[in-house]
Amino acid sequence: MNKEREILAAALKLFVAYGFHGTPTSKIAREAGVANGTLFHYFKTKEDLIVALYNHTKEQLNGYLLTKQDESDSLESRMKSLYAASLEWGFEHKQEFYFIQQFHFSPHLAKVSEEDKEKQSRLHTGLMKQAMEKKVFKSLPPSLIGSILGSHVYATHQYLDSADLKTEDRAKVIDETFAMLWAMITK
Amino acid sequence: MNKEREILAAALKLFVAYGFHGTPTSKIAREAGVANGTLFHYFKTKEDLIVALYNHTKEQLNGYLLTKQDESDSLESRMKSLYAASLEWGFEHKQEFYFIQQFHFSPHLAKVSEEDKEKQSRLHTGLMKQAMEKKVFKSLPPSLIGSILGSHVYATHQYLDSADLKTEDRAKVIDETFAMLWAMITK
DNA sequence: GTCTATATCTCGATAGAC
DNA sequence: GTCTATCGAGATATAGAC
Repeated sequence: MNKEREILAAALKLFVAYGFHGTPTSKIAREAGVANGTLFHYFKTKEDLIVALYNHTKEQLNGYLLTKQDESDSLESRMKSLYAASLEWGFEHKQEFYFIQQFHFSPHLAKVSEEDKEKQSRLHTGLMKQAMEKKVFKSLPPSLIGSILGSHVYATHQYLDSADLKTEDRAKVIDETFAMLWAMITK
Repeated sequence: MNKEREILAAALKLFVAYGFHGTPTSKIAREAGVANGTLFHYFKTKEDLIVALYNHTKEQLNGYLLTKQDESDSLESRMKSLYAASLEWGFEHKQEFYFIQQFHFSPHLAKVSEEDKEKQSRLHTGLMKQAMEKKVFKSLPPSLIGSILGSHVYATHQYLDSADLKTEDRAKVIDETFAMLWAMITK
């Protein structure tokens, strides 16, 4: 693995365990097996590293979600596969998923460029727009529906993370919670 | 007026704006109008201050929620008033509400004592237990239902925070989202 | 309890050899 | 690109007068 990747991987591990404040760049470098100066060769500042790790992680997640999308499916099917794939990815990448949330409730969020934000939400907003056009949702503000969708994913992830289920039971929980969610927000 | 309160208020403001990492104790002291040493008289370490601020904030929230509870109400009414009161408080105390979430996704959470955690969740767990006994919820794991309830509050708060509604429209959103939530989780 | 002054230390970041 | 060595800043925390 190249050094940049090693640094990102080490940063993820340590940020999740000790927080941004609790992880000095020196420890990240050591964990990554690189020299202190090397870290600053790849990332000009610590904040740059934090934001880059966020963008990198979101890219990984979105890449996975894209592979699970089938344009020929119905809107409901595509929404469900987005929901299910998010939870599967989150279950297989617990640290990454936790990090995204940690980052989201931090002032570093403001440092993500509009361009990156747009890239990261394109998939979701695209489906949302179609759903609004087809008027499948209850007449509520789109941003409220978006919020509810997103937090339902987090809630289910939180449960899946704490309960230690077999693969098939996990799939069942994902199915059921999506059905509940869908019934709640559609007409 | 008292210095301890001033320090907590200043810490809240700065933590929300700049994060734990981005706020030195020196700035907190200055913002509070007290000397640097005074801060360490009340809080042995910076971490102590962070945890104390969390416990203090949760106490404020729970105190408010308690005043809105009426033991003679039906279970659904009490759940609804808990839901509505949480959102009203969150709307009137945006920084405090944001801080609770920020803290929740930080390693400092581990430093909250079991005793304090129990105190802070007593009201919610009490209602949950009654609901389970009366079998009003769908047959799902209680921790999953609890997660969904909690995150629905955050989702709605997020929307109320971003949209700038009049008081009556806000109440309407709270009513509607609770009705949706209740329909989703009950039999 | 509150202040001033300061000790101690660690961190983020740089310089420069290879 | 990667390393070693190190600097300067600024952080937490303490000491001691009042």
